[in-house]
Amino acid sequence: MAPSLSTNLPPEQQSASQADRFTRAREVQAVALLEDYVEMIGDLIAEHGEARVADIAERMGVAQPTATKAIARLKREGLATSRPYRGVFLTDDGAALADRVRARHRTVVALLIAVGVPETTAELDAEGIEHHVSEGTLAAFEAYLAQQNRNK
Amino acid sequence: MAPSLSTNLPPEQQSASQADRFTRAREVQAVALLEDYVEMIGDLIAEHGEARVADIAERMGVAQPTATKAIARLKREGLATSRPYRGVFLTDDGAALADRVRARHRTVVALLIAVGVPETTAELDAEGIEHHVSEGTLAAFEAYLAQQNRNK
DNA sequence: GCCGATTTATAGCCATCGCTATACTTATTG
DNA sequence: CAATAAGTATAGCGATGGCTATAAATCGGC
Repeated sequence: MAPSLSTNLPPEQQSASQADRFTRAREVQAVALLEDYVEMIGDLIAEHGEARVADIAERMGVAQPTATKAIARLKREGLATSRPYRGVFLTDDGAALADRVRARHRTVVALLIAVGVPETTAELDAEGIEHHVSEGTLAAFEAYLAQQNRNK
Repeated sequence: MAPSLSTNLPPEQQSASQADRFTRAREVQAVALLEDYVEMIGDLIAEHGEARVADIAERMGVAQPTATKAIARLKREGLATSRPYRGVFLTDDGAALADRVRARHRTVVALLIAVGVPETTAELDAEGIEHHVSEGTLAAFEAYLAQQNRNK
């Protein structure tokens, strides 16, 4: 079913809801970066006991000042703390977000694999997809995976 | 499997591939907007015989100058043509891209529904997800859907 | 054919997210 | 306990993608 060619809604209403979808996708994008950084900082702390700016930058594939700027934003949003020339740490909110993001990432990868996507591709695509997976879709994914586990 | 806690690769290589995933997600994001505009312009032309800036802006949920700026970028990229105060049209490249994007969108929505996502949610989430679905994942989705059709 | 309404373009602003270059701390080592 | 190395912060730039306000062009009705 094509998005806007085959409904019987009045045009204004069609457009409004389509615009809403784009608006939501834009909003999602704005938090995606925060989610990625928070998850990665959580990973680094779990692995090394601390998260250094240089490590964060390397893993994110950005230059170091770009990471520094992102960390400033995390601090502004109350997700992380840091003192100059010291490591970065997560607040309770940040750690909780990291956990949610990590779990969602795993679920998305598992679902992609479950429907036949090769593992490498699944990992690659999941990085972008996960941020757009709403609560409802995530719940459906989990239900699907649980069902499939039962059947095998 | 957590992304960076449970492999036996040397750390540098782990980081490199994780960085690559983020880099790719960033690149995808850069073309996502173009894809959305091109698909929408295609829809409008199919419906009304032409795509007006005002209609494009309304459907994208942005102000009219924002749409004008995006159209300028489409023209720069060789995807669309327009003359001042006239409608917007797609080049052959633009039309081909619109077709691919539309088909991918349908497939993503269908797959989400097939794994149990409610239709409304599927439409909403697909708008963001679709751009991150690679050729390989798309092929897997199509195979899965074909398989499921056979079994019912 | 002109005049008001509609549509489109332009100007100029803001925030975000990249980057390089450089300054400043901290750590290390002779 | 310097001097150098390494790590982090700051400054400043460019592109992108939003916005509002305003100018310019086109369209419709009289």
